[in-house]
Amino acid sequence: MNKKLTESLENYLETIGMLIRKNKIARVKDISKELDVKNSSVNIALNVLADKGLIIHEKYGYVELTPEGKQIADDIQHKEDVLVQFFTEILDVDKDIALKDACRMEHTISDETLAKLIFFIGKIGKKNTKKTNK
Amino acid sequence: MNKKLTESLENYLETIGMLIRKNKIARVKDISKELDVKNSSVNIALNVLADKGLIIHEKYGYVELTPEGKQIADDIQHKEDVLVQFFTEILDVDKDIALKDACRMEHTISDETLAKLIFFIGKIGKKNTKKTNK
DNA sequence: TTAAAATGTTAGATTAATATAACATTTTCA
DNA sequence: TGAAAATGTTATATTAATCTAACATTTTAA
Repeated sequence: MNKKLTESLENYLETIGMLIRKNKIARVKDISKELDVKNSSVNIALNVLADKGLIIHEKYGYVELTPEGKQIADDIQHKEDVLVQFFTEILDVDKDIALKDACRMEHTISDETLAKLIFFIGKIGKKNTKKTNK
Repeated sequence: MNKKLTESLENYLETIGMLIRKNKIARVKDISKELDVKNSSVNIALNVLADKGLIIHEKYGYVELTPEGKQIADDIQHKEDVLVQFFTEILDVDKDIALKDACRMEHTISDETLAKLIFFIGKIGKKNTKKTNK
């Protein structure tokens, strides 16, 4: 159905994916802790995501990703990873600042720019490893 | 007073700055056209910006930037310019996509990362001009 | 095994950003 | 110069994202 997600909903999906990867399960409490919002806010977001067919959430149960939801979560996580790598390894930005920036920019970078950035990291990366910087 | 602006308010400020640079004046109509919103939305935003002391707007008159407002507008414009330059000159992203991406990311990139990016462009830029690519 | 603690849900309020529609002012030009 | 067009403003509504507070369910442990 409706494809375009808000930044907030993308963050919920990404967080659910991360929690499942880390803990095998995702609970409302874990999500609210991770995103620093209240359980009630999480519930509302989960209802929207469930309506869109991106998660499955039975009352008082764990939260699961549908295949489509997992696809989106993985996609956003990938963008974040690429951005963090660029910021830390190539620009030499501090890890925590890099992560903070990436967590916001991951929602706005286009697929085209991401692809070019990945290509660029590949090119530059080789040079850097040769130099054995550090 | 209150310093942190929303992305929307930053866009209004930046647009006002751009219009003044281009046309000497900024009118409600120009702002709404540029941002693709209605005049009524612009008016509401202008009231908020005026409350924060970032613009001056007399009824039915032109919109002006206070020194503080101009400072912020210039700062955001600078971030956009740096991002566009990086995307187009170094990543080789199409101009219109670069601009679209930069217009969103300019609100989230930190000062630290921006500084490192500017430094990196300076380093890389020299190499690229030597190579006379194209 | 049940009472307390932890967790989850729902109802109602708030804030920000937008829109439409009605109305006000200013500008243009016949 | 005054009527029409353009532009600006205000009132009211909607949507998204959050909150607090009250209530419901599940889990834990004495």
